[in-house]
Amino acid sequence: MNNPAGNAVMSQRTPFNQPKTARGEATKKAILSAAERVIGARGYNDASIGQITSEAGVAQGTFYIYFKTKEEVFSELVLEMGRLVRHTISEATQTISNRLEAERAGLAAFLEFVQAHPDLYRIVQEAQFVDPDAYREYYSAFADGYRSGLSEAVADGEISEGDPDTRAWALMGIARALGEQIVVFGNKTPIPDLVATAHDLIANGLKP
Amino acid sequence: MNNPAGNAVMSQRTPFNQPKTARGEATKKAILSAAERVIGARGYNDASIGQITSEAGVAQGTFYIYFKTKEEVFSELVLEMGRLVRHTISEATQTISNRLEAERAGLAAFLEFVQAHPDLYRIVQEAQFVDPDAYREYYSAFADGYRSGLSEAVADGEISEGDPDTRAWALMGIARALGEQIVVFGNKTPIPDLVATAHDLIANGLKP
DNA sequence: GCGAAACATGAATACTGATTCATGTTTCAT
DNA sequence: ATGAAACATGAATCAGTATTCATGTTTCGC
Repeated sequence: MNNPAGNAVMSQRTPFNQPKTARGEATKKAILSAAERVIGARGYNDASIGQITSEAGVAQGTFYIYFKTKEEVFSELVLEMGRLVRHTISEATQTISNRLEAERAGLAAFLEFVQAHPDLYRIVQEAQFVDPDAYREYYSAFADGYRSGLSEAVADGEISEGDPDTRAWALMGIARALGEQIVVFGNKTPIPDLVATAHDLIANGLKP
Repeated sequence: MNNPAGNAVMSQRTPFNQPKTARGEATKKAILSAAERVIGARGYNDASIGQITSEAGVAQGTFYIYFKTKEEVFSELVLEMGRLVRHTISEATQTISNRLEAERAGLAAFLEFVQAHPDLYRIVQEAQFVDPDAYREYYSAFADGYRSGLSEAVADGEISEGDPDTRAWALMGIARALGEQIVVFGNKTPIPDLVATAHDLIANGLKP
């Protein structure tokens, strides 16, 4: 009943070959990081294992010491993005008690994160097609947090009534669309401006 | 200086082999429709030409009479989706003068369309990775219409001030997120409920 | 410092699936 | 009615690339 590898027990997808030495650890990190860049730049299908390993500075066979398949490295990147984004947002949000202010801060933190990690952003979007389960997990974890926050805020009378699920999806949709502007369309509007306009819409709607 | 094939001159992507007989027309339609189903269901990469032609009831080689490459059929499907969606929304919106009401009607029409055409919806999303140019075109055409509508409404004092570009992206993000709930996550919330909640958020924001 | 486990190599394998092509069949303007 | 263009066929080609494997090299607990 123990847990030798020290993995999170909740994770279904246990990496099949955790490195056991410092060297292995470093190599796996190098491959993951190379995969992030190569897949982020060329997309999953056009990214080859050869490109990834060459970018990582290791031989092609080395890849399969750490990942069972090409899809597995992708899936790990999606998980990583999930962890990082949730951490970033909860960090940026923690000290703020006002819900609408927290909403604004979370949006700003999210957009800054995706601007700093465009490759990860693209990978999560592509997960929809490459690894739907990973995508669902990423998206659900996110939505759950959002929804419960909104529910509390409604209970506290901080915001108006409204189905928290639908609202959570809508707010995530706004964040995603603005992230796409930055990462995919190369939009240069400063993040604070995007946040200001979007947050005004979120807080007050379009009514004159 | 004439335009023999009668194509729209503005279209960059002229189909290289327009069918010239009724039979050809029917065959091309069959292949397009089969491609929509097969690619929509399995994704671009897992969909093979063989599956598409077999679903269409024609031989494999026939595919290449009408499409130069696998990517070309995909690209045509994205264009088709763009035409259909814009038509559907403008149809649903035309008679409504009140901007916020038009917004609601457009959202409802969009969601009903994607519910009726889940394969096309998925294909447009995947275009982001398979054919970025087609995706950009789809998205831009959409955003342009949105933006100019919002600008007018601001000028008429129908809605509050706010950057029309950012607002257009945000509103499109909401629509996309709700469409994803329906098509990708199989969410059963009735469309009118989704529309009601989302439209209330759009019109009034979250403020209590 | 030893040796077993871990790690690394890169050439060989194995397979998939897009595209081509040589050969028929059908359509339709004349 | 006819023949040239259009359409259809499906087996063969051909390239790319994920994965395996037999063979070294390095690490690290003892």
